[in-house]
Amino acid sequence: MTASRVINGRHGVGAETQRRVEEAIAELGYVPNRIARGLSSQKTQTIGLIVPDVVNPFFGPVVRGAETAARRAGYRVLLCNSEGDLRLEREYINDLISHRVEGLLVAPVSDHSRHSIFSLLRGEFPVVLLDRTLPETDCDSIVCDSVSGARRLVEHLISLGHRHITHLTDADDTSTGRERLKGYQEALAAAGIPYREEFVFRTTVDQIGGYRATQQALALDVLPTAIFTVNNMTVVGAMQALRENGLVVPQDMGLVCFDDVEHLAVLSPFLTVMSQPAETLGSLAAQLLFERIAGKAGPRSRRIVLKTDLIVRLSCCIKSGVPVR
Amino acid sequence: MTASRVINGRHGVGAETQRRVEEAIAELGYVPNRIARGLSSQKTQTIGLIVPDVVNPFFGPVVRGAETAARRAGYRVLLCNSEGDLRLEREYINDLISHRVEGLLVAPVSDHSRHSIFSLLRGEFPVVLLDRTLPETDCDSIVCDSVSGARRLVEHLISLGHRHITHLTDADDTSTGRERLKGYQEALAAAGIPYREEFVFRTTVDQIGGYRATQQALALDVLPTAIFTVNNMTVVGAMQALRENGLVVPQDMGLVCFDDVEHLAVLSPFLTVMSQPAETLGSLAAQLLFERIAGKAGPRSRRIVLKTDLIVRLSCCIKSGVPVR
DNA sequence: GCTATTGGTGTTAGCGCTAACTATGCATAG
DNA sequence: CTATGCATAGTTAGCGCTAACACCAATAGC
Repeated sequence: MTASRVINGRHGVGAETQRRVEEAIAELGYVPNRIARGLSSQKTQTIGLIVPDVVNPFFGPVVRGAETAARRAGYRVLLCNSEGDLRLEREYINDLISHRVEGLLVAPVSDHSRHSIFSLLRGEFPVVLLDRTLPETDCDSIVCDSVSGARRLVEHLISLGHRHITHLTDADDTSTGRERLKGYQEALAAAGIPYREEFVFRTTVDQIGGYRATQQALALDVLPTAIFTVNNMTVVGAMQALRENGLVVPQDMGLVCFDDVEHLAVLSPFLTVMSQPAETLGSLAAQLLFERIAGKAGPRSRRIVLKTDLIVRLSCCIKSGVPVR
Repeated sequence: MTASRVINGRHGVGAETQRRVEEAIAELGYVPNRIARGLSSQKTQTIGLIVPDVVNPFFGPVVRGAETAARRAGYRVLLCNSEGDLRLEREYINDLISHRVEGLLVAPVSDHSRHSIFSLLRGEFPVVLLDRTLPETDCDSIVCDSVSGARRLVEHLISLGHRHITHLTDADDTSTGRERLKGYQEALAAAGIPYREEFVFRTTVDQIGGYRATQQALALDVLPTAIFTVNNMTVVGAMQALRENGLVVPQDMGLVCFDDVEHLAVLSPFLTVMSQPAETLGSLAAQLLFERIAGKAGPRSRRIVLKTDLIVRLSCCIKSGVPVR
């Protein structure tokens, strides 16, 4: 017990005793066992972080932000890649609960994730949602302003003369997808351009999805003059498809998307994007979570919406102010 | 105890009893406590993974590969970003030991990391080194063939007519840096080009380091015709510096580096690189570690060297076969 | 001189689980 | 009819720690 007091820096230990304990620690190479401490104190100093994919240039910085904030708060992070798979996500959640993480940071796969999250919230388990919110789910969350971001991106395209703008987005089961579609529609409406359902392509928001949706878009009779993809993975597939069809950006097709990519931004700054403060998002999410874990959060759920940043580069200029086709 | 048997799927439980236990589990919403199991069985089903930075396009895939392999083996991953900081790395190692991870995957900061690793190995603690090896350290490791990779990259430059090739690398305290320098020297020697110390710039292998070193290189009287940077972060800084000096790649300066970047590769395929199988590296590292944890590894340390892949794109062509300057 | 008070130290119990053992009932063998 | 084996169920102890309390000497207060 006295040793425990020394290790945890509690007072109530004589100077001489403390010295002797420290000596013994050094001599034996003793390392405290956090597992045992966790069992005893019911505090594991560990949180879980579930993202679709660390390699995604949006989630990478989110993870870094969260991990750094966690370290500063004395916490460790169990990282899980859900791969956008609901089953895997649920498995991870159960597993992390079993590991007795003190809280969970989740970038949910889709609206359906709420079935996995719901049972946690009933038990008042600390959870913060990242990037996407969940319908009918009363839970702390932190997201970027997708409606405004999408609107400004499309407004930008319209201001350059684009009127036929294709939007690649997901299956209407994520808050980000819905909000970005809404922003797209708002921008069109404000410019008096009729919204056309057949210009919106539903796909998985990854590279292959972007590729397929773009192929479909290019197979239509009327071609768009620009494509707005819902995120940074879809845009990669879109670019592939465009290139295969011999279309050059921006001469033949404008291209914009959500999320900036650091390497691309410096090495080849041509893609116009709506940049999201990913690292801030991760670090603020962690802070919200720690407040909740510490019980300093109050019963009401908090919702933070971060601003996005339009970065105009070269991927959507239209020469002579008129669409190419 | 009977409940424990049911939960762990051990035999020796009657069908009726099993049913009753399962019923109770469902009714109570019981979730087994892995912390307690870990304390009792001395197995936490957790490994630690320390990388300099998840956001780095090389380490991102490494993390994903390791995490996926870990999940398949029933393990969870505690992720730590050492930020290339020895102090932080050591802190993380101690902390992970304290968390009783069963093994450690480490991409060491530098040769000095061995002081932190050494004490683990004395205790036969399962460790696998990633990406970089450590001198005088007998430990499982998995790296890419840096010597050959660098040699082929420089050979490629030479074959295009480059003879003044600047190399941006680190402070000679990492195995990757030393080996890539060696490859650089080998390629020069094979082509009969004298090695010149003043064409090698030592720097921190990040963006700012690449920037500064390139500025220095461009301040010399004799300009190189090509730059070979040691990794994908340095190349970003190099590109920034080149652009600020009004130099265009590849017209004014060839540019090659280690590591491919997925987004760049598709969206703007111009950078010639030596691609490393990062995800494979992560997943193999995890497999080595699990073999060691399971005691199937034998006393001798294993060393795996993965092949790299030259991807020739457009960043170093020389028109008319003669250096521009 | 006797009881409070204080600071240092030790004891007990329990966190939730599992290894190892014991106990029980029942079938089969000798 | 006992001995033996076997499947099932339960008991005990302990993993390494900490909360809570008990203990003891030294000092303070009246």
